[in-house]
Amino acid sequence: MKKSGGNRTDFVELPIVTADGEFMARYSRDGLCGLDFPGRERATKRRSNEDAAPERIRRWHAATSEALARALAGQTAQHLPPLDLSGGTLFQQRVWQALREIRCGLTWSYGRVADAIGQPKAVRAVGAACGANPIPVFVPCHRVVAAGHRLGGFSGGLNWKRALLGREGVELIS
DNA sequence: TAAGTGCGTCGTT
DNA sequence: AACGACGCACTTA
Repeated sequence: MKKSGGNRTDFVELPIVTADGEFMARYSRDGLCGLDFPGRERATKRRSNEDAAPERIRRWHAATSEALARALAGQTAQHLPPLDLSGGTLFQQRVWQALREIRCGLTWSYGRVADAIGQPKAVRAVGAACGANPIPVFVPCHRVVAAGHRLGGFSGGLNWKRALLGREGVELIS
């Protein structure tokens, strides 16, 4: 069996039950590397038993579960596990890092994110990078809206974007 | 105001 | 070479 490093096949999936349904958290060797909304689990599942998971991952998962509960209540998530965003391209990682600067209750436009990473013309590419965000909610791509405070898109479904922003107290344009 | 068209722009596939 | 979770200018109704 091949065990060479580098490829991304070494991870564990653990569910998180919330009032909004069952999320799926994915952990690599380095931390939380993915989060799926309820009913949007990946095709290739590697769902695991939490009891069988390594101690370190159980600790991370406890932190993730707690943080998710807070985030879904519209509060700032604290004590996050390490986030493993190494699966993205350099550009995507720059975008995702910028998203983490957006405070709860605020929104940035795609254009502002483009400015933040020093590529003001790459607005549309920023949108694509947001859509590729593997850890929604914690990497708050839902706080990125279109110009003029219009909603924009959301890969997890616009209902989720509306709900998350609403719980954070953001006024939405009808 | 609201809705539709066209084009610039750029990372990703 | 084609496609977008965009932005902006501009045209219609």
